[in-house]
Amino acid sequence: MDIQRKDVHNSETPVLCRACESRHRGVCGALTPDQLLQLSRHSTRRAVESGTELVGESLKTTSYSNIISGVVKLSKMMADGRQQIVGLQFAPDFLGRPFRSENGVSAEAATEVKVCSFPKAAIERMISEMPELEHKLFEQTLAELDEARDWMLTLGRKTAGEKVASFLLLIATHAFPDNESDSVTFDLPMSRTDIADFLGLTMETVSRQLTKLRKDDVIHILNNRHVSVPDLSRLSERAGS
Amino acid sequence: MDIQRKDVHNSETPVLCRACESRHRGVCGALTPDQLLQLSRHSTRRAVESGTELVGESLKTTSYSNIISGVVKLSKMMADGRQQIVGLQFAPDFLGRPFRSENGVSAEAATEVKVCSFPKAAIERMISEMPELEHKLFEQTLAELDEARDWMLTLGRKTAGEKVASFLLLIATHAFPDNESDSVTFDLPMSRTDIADFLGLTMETVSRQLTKLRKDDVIHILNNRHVSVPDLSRLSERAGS
DNA sequence: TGCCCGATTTGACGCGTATCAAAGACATCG
DNA sequence: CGATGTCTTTGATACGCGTCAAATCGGGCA
Repeated sequence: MDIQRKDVHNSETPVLCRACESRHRGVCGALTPDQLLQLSRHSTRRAVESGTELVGESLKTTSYSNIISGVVKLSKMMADGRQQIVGLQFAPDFLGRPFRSENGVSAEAATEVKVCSFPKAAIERMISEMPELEHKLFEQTLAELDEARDWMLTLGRKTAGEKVASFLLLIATHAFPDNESDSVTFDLPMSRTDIADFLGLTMETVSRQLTKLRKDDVIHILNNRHVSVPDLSRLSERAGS
Repeated sequence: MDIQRKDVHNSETPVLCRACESRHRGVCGALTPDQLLQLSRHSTRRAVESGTELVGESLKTTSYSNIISGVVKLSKMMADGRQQIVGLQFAPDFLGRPFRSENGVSAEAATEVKVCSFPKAAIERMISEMPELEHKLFEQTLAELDEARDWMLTLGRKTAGEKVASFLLLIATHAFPDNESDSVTFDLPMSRTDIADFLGLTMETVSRQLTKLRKDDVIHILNNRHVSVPDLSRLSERAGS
C-alpha cells in the first residue's frame, strides 16, 4: 500500500465535495448540499505528475485547490539556490491561502497529485457569505502553524539522526492517521534530496542516517522507497521526543 | 529609545480597544464602539516582569491577552532540556489561540510586558457572534505562519553568521515597522542564551558572530544591549536574503 | 537480456559549530 | 567603594556534518 493510494477516495464524481467531505481537515464539511453543488459547477479535477509546480507565481493567484491524493511540498529558496522545504501537505488539505497574493512559498507536487481546483473568486465569495467556511480554513491554518512550530524544534535542535527518524515518523503518521498497531509500512513520498531539504541536511547525511537505522534494524527499506517499521516506539525513541 | 517604549501607546485607559485599535495586527479594529465598551468591562490590564510565564498550562486556558508592550517568546522544549524558541510576539499581537486547549508551546515574557487580558468565554462568545473578529484573528494567524516558515529557512539553511544578522534584522524591523532611513537603534529584547535558542545555536556562537559584526563595523553595541545599525543594507547582506 | 543514466550509497577529508574552560564585563547590594 | 553573582566574551579542542569524489544500485528502454 502506498501513500497516494491511501488517500484516494473511491468516488469518481469530479466535484469538490465528494472528494473531501468526510475528512477532518477538508474544507467542504462546512458546506450545505446546495453550496457543494454550486461550487462543483466551477471546479475541475485533474492529476499532475510528480515535480509539477502547483504554485509559483501563476496558478495560486487564480485558483484554489483541495488535495485529493498525493503529497505536495511547500518550499522556499534563497538567492544562491539553498532550499528549505517548509511544509508538506497531504490530502485532504487545502492548497492556496485566502487574502494573500503570495509570500514567496512555492508548492510542488512531491508525488503524483490529484487536485480539485476552483476559481479564486468563487471561493472568496463563499467565504464572505459563510463564516463556517472561513472557520474551517482557520482551523487548517492553526494546524499548519502547529506543524511549522514542531518542525522548527526539529530543525533547530535535533541531530541528523533524530531529524531523519522524525521525518519517518511524520510520514508514517500522515499516511496512517489512525494506525493503532506498532508496525507500519509505507512509501517515501520523496527523494533523498527532498528529504534533506526538509531536514536542513545534505543528501549524503540523510543517506547515512537511513543506513544506520537499517543496520540497527529500526527500519527496513526495499528498492529505496518502500519502508517498513516493525516497531514504531523504537523509531520514536530515535526521534528525540 | 528602546523597544518597550516604542510600542506603548500614550492612552492610560485600561480598555482593550484603546490599546490596540489603530494597529494592523490588533484584534479590536473589527469591533464597534459598543462592543469595545462591553469587552473592556471584562478586561484587566497588567504588567508582568521579564521571565514570567504567561502561558504554560494555566493562564492560557482561562484567558486571552492583547500585548500592549514588550516582547513575548514562544518556546518548545525537549525532554532532555534542549529548547527552541518558535516565535516572538510584539505589540499589538494577540496571545492565546482560539479553539485550542494547548499544543505544547509555552509563552514567556522576554522583556517587561504589559498585557490586556480578558476571559476566554467572553472572547469566544464575541467570535461566534462576529465573523469580523474571527477574520482578524485569522489574519494574524496567517502572518504568524508566514513568519514561522521564513524562520524555518533561517534555521535549516543559513550559517551562524547569517542567522545572527537575520535576528538583528528581525528585531529592527519589528521595533520600527515603518522605518524609512537606513540606520536604526534599538535594544535587544533578550539574552544571548535566548537568541541562541531562537537561532538553533549556542550562546558562544552567537557571541562570536556578534563580535564579528562589531569588528566589521556592521553594528555597534553598548552595554551588551543597545544596538545601533548604521547601514541596514549592509546588515541585510549578511543575512543572506 | 544488457546497456545506460540518474539516484543512492559509501569513502576520505575539511570546516563550522559545539563543548569545555577560564577570564572579563556589568549589575546589585552590602 | 569593593565584593559577589550573573551574563558575556574569548580561547583551545573535539566532533558532527558538509564537501568532493568514486562506486554501486535500480529502473527504463532497446
